[in-house]
Amino acid sequence: MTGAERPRRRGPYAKTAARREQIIDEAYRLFSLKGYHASSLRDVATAAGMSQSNLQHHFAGKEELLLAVLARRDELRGGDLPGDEGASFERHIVAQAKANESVPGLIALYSVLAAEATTEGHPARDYFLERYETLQAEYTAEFEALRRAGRLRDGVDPAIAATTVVALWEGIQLRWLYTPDAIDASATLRAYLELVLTA
Amino acid sequence: MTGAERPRRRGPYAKTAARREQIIDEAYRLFSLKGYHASSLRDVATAAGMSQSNLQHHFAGKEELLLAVLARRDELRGGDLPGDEGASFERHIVAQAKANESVPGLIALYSVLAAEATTEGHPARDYFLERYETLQAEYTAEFEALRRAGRLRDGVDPAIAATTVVALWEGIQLRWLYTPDAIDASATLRAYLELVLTA
DNA sequence: GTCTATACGATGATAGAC
DNA sequence: GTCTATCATCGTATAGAC
Repeated sequence: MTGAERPRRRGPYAKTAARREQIIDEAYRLFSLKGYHASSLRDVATAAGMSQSNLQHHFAGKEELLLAVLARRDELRGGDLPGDEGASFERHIVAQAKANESVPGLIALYSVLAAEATTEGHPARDYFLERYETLQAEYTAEFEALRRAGRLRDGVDPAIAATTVVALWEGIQLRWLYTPDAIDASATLRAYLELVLTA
Repeated sequence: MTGAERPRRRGPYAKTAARREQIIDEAYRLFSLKGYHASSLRDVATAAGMSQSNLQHHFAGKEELLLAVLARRDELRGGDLPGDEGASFERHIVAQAKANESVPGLIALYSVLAAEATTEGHPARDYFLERYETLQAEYTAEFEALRRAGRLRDGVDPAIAATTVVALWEGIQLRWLYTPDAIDASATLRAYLELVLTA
């Protein structure tokens, strides 16, 4: 019970954390490549160089692994657009949509999960509920700021515009997954923003 | 080989057809309620009052059953809006979106499948590819007609408007599945149409 | 043609030894 | 922390009764 007997916190914990990161890396890669349902825990475990049971020692179930992958996705997404702090709202959105085209597997994963998770009791349901709430609040604030700047077209409701941008974005990405050559996601988003904003 | 020896076509075939309809009914109900992946063939078979093996005598695999359910969906959808032949394009879309709110399970099924089917080799992929192509052509033609009538706002591309309506529609339905009380799907669609159309 | 019974490989999950 | 062993359930396939 003395302090000397207590293991150093950076020891085993660091290894466990590293092991978790390693698993998430492989799960992220496989989920993005083949999809969530098509990837088995044994596949992920083998890719990470361990047994399936050992993987489940770090992640209680496939659901928990899925949530970890989604969290990883958000981290990576934040780094997609370095140095656009001063960029305008519409430029930010269009640029982000453009950047998404470089990770189709990730978009596919996100789209499928967003639809799957509508089911009551789905492990990722809370994730998407929170995400939509955050996006709705952020975008509504942006459109309200634009209205104060006199750049929002008369008669346009900021909240409805925010809902429209989010819904249109997800819908257009789905279309893009089917026919990437026939759909220009960022251009379609830009067209809506140009319709709703002035000068 | 004579005509007299040939069995009456309405006999066994009629029973088979009825059996198929019965299976589709239950599959439709379960898929809408719990989703495609979460519903097993054994569940569907039990609900239809038969063994799983017998179900597979009528439908070679789960994929074939899925396509039959999708076809059933289109039949039901056609009857959702009786007598709107003379309705305008925007009224038709808004009314259809409104009608969809009465069948949430159906919307959930459609949304999940639309995302799932982006995967290469998914049984429903061709269904959605065809559907999107048809909708894109129909809506583009509608917007072009509106432009000829002088009702399309200057600078709006009919094809992009068509893509936007389809994408926005699917995206807004997804949002509606999460928070039905917070999202007014038909009002959001109407807002876009009012933005892009005049008088 | 219609149906039941049975078995196969793969999956997500769990228990317990070391 | 890592493993082997085991389990119920999944989609699928086949054999055979009526």
